[in-house]
Amino acid sequence: MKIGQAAKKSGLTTKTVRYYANIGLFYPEVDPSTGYRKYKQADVAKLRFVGTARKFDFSIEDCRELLGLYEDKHRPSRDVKNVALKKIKDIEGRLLELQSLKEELLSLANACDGDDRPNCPIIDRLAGSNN
Amino acid sequence: MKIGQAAKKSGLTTKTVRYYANIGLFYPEVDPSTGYRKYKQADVAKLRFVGTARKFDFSIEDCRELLGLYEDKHRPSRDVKNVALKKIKDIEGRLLELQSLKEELLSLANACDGDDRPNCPIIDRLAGSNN
DNA sequence: GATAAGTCTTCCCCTAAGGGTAAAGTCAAT
DNA sequence: ATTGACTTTACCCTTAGGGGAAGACTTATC
Repeated sequence: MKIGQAAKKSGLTTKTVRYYANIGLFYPEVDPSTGYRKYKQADVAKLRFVGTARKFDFSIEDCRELLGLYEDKHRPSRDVKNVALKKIKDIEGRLLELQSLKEELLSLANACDGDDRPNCPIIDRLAGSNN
Repeated sequence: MKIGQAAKKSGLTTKTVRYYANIGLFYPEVDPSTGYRKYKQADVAKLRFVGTARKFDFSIEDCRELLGLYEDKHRPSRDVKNVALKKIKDIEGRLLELQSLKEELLSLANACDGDDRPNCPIIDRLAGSNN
C-alpha cells in the first residue's frame, strides 16, 4: 500500500511516516520507477509500534532500539525491561523536578494578593529577594 | 560593563545574554564605535530575573511579560499571579500525564521477567496487544 | 610601536520531532 | 486527455540557546 493508507492505518501522519523512513527507523520498499514508498502489513505494525512507543515518551532513538528488540524474536526480555526502567527513572526525575517547581510556584501564588496593588512576592522572588 | 562580566554576574552564559538582546527581551546600550554591548547594574538585575524565571520553567515569552511587569512599578499583582497560575496549570497537566505514564510503564516493567527469555509484555503492549 | 592573549562582534550550523508549504511527478477515473 | 487526489523531494519553521569560525577590538607585555 502507499504511504497515505499506511499512515491512516497506523494512526500517524504521512509526514511522520516519511520522517521515519528518512531517519532510517526502518526502510519500506521503494518502487524504483515512481519513487513511491510501499508499505506492507508488517510495516504498518512497525509504525503502530513506534507510534505507541512515542506515546510512552520514548525518544526516537529508544524507538530504534525497541524496534530492533521487537523484530528480534530471540531478544532477552531483560533488554526490553532495561529500556523501560531507564525511561521510568527519567520520568521519575522529571516528576520530582516538576513537583517541587509546582510547590514553590503554588506557595508564591498563594502569597500574592492578586489584586490591583503592585506588591507581589512572585516578582520579588524572581528578582532574587530569596535565592 | 561588557557582556562577559554581565554574564558572570548574572550567572548566564554570554551566548544566552547575547541571545536575549537579539530577541529583544531588553536592549542594552551599544557603544556605536565598537559595537560592544554595555550592561548596567539594572541590566544585570534583569538578566538575573530572567534567569530565575527560566529556572521556574517560564518560557521566553512568559519572561518577556514578567519582565514588563517587573519593570512596571504600578503593575497589578493580579497580572503576575495570572501568569504564575497559568504556569501552574501547565505543570499540573504535565504531572498528571507523566504520572499515568509512569504507572503504566511500571506495571509493564513489573510484569516483565527481565531474563534471557524473549517473552515480554512490554513489547506486547507496544505492539498493540492492548490498546 | 609591535605582538600575543583575551574578549568582543556577526554569521552559520546543530539540537527533537516533526509541521507547513511549494513545485513537480504519478495514479485513477472520467 | 484532463481533472483531482496522492506522492516525491526540498526548503524553512518551531525552543532556547550551544559550538565554533572569522574578523575587530582591548589589554598587557616587551
